[in-house]
Amino acid sequence: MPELPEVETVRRGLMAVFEGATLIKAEQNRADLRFPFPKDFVARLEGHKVHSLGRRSKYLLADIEADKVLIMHLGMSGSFRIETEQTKKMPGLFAHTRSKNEKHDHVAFHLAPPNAPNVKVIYNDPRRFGFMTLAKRSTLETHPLFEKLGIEPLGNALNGAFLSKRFANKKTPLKAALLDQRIVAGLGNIYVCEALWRSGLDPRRSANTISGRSGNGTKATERLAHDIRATLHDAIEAGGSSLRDHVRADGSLGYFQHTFAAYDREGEPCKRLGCDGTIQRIVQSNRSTFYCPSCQR
DNA sequence: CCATGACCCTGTAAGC
DNA sequence: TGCTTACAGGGTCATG
Repeated sequence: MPELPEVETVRRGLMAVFEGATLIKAEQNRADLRFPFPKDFVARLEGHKVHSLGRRSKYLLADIEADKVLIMHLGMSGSFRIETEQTKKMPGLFAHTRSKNEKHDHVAFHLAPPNAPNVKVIYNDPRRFGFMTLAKRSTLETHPLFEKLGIEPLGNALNGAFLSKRFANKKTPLKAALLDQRIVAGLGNIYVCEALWRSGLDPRRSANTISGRSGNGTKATERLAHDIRATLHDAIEAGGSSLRDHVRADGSLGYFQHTFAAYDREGEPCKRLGCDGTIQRIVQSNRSTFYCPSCQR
């Protein structure tokens, strides 16, 4: 589930408890998630201070003293929740959900923030497509996970010229090209659908065909670059506001409600002003694509 | 290089 | 109320 906006929302929610805190204890409840945990995972974390909590694409990166970085990926179903004395004692509104899910609590970090009571941060992941590992901070860019990763979609590197260049000669459909993490890193199935809808582009169209002008006269790649950024920004804002300080009443962090224009709206009317089309669902690269055949061309 | 499908794993919703 | 099937927002790998 979590794409870049969700991961960014989780990062903001965890920042306050991670940054400057000492990792006094870590618990690891199984040997592996998607991948095995590194050797001595817990021991290599305990007793160390966390400098900062960052993000690259859909990866959360905790900078830890002594040139270490804790890499965390949420996969499809990963989420965090924060337990304090308060949330622990909170009566049963979420008790049912919680007990049901507790068997998927795989990791817990006990953190001592500089000027606040200790907290416990719990990682829960039913499908276990997420993972955690440790790396050297100073050589992170050459780490196998990051070596081939494309640009951040929220930075200045994403613009029309970049897309024009990377999409030239690409006959692959726009949908697949935008899902390719080696070009732009952090987009997933939902936000690719949403960005293409905003730009009025048909997801089936070959990537190399959008170097021309779009309807309003701007270059189509420029419009797409702009719409990708706008889509992500809006989703991050929605995440922030819907979580109230990014933490729900029960301490959970992860998914948030968001209204989509195309994604998961098969058979429903297109939301574009003046368009009377109906959202269709097709399958591309073995995944659902939602789009409006009448205004996405 | 590209496209496709299988796979990793569990939970949920829909259909019978 | 089962039971079965399809599908889910992540990514990787083998194959044609």
